[in-house]
Amino acid sequence: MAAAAGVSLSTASLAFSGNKPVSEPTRARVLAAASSLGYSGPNPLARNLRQGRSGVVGIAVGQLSTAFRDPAALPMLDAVSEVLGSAGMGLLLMGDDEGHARLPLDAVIYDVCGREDGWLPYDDLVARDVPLVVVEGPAWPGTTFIDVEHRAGSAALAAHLHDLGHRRVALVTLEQSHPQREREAGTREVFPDLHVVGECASDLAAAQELVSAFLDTSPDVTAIVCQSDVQAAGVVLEARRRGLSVPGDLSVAGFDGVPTPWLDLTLTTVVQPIAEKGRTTAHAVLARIAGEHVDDVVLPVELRIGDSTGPA
Amino acid sequence: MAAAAGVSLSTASLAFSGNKPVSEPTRARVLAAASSLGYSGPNPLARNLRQGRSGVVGIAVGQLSTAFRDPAALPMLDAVSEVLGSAGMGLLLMGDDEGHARLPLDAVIYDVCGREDGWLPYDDLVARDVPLVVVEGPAWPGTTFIDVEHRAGSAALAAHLHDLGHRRVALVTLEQSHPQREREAGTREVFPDLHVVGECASDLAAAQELVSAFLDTSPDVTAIVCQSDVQAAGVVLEARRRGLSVPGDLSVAGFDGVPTPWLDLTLTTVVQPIAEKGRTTAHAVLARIAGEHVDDVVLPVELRIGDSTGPA
DNA sequence: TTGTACGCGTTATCAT
DNA sequence: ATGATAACGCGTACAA
Repeated sequence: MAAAAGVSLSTASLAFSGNKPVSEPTRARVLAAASSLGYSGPNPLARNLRQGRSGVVGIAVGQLSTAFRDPAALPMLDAVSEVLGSAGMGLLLMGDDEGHARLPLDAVIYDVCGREDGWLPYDDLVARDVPLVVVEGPAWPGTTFIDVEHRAGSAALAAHLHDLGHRRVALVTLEQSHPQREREAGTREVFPDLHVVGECASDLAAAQELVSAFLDTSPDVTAIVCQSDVQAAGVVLEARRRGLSVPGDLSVAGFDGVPTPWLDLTLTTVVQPIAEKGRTTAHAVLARIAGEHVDDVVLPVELRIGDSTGPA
Repeated sequence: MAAAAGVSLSTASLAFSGNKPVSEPTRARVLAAASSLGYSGPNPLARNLRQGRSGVVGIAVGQLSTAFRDPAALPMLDAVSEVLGSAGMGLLLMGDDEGHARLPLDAVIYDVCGREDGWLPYDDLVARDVPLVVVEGPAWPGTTFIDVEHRAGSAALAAHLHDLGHRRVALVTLEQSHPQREREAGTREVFPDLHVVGECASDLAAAQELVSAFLDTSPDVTAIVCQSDVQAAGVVLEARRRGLSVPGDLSVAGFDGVPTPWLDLTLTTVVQPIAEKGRTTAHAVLARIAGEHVDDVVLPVELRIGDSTGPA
């Protein structure tokens, strides 16, 4: 290493890291020797071994292509990445395939966000004492939870519809998952005998297709609640395509509070603090890595009444 | 370590890795001792140092939120992730912030894909001899290139419009970048005095807004070429909103060949092999990590004539 | 087939 | 302010 070249040995370490004061002349000699020998700073691998940390945090998001298709997922990832990045940590994408068990991860974020449960190699991570932060996921012991008021938000939205006089209400659900179940439970607090249209991805075309079949057969509802804004946008478009006016003939509501550029109206929805969810998650990760205890968090939501719902 | 606990010492290493034959009884003892001591396999950090590899590949994509908003970016990421994942490597997201210089990356993918050039800490990576694979980027020495026939594809599309009789053609461009420049150059091969409408992101609303201002003032064109399908979709929607029929009054073309669920017509576009681009990139990365030489690649595109273009 | 010993390149501790 | 030394945990060449 550069030590032999310059003069001293582990003073070089200090010259680079700056953890202890080093006199200016020696520092200069070290850097000069380093560059002449083509040495580009401490080897990250060795540093990692020594410090017991890799500087990499995994984020499990299921199938990548579908996970990021949802506009609610991106700002979350963005916020996580920003906070982690400014702490010098990298973010590693974990698909639902394997092999990641052998990667040195300082922590793992398990972001279900509307996707299936249970595909994560949870036991491996626990065995290796990797801190686990679960976002909107099922309850596992030893992990930190970041959740959102899915149930209360959905209930508030349902109450709004009830206030408008709606009684025959249908629900378009997401795939089975923790947030899906919570949101449905919230809606059922107000409308116990809800008609469930069916389940589909948070995808415009999928929602249109699903609701199209529904409207063909039993249009006997005055409102359709969706578990995501993208689904709601699809429902609005499909309703209009059939000549139904929204909210005149049909009220439509969503969940998330993301932009819906396909619509010229403001969706009635439950706005969740997506960026804050990401920041909170990242800070929880950093705290867990630092060995601190972190309390679970439930983030508040806000009912936004737009133009897509009206009197029954 | 588990060695002391069981009976043997570093035979344990072989028991886990299986690089050399180990007798069944000893292997059993090793595994038993390991689990009773709560030992969960070799420490990835130590293994990495020993092997000189981290198993992590970085992918630089600029601002995360905007990078993945483009539907052409996801399948690429997906393919890269799949190939790398099945080789046991992880994919680390590199935003445009810093700090990643201290992470142990075995290689870096520089995926500009329609974004600004020049923000990558290129020198650092070269200094550390990190293999660099540049996708659709500017030419740097010592890196491997994966490119697409932007220019030829754009020229072919322009020729198609010319054949249809179009002479007054406008262009909606992406942000300054390598593919943007190449695509424009291809279009200009056929229409040297192209009217450039302006530059905008690959975003539905942005394209609508941009072209709306254009149609207000100078609707003296018979065709609008866009540098992405999403832009083209926005242009079609905006044209129709103004009562123009597509392709009756205005022909519109895109680039990419991605799904456009907002439209009920098939866009005339240049289809690029996105998934193959990802797989090719990943294989190039693996080869470079293995120390092999990798030739640059230019992937072919295909002109798809849809319903959005017609006679002038 | 199994055990021994060394080195990967750092950083932290301790002494100078 | 600087230098020596140990240890992080593994892989592997070599010896038994």
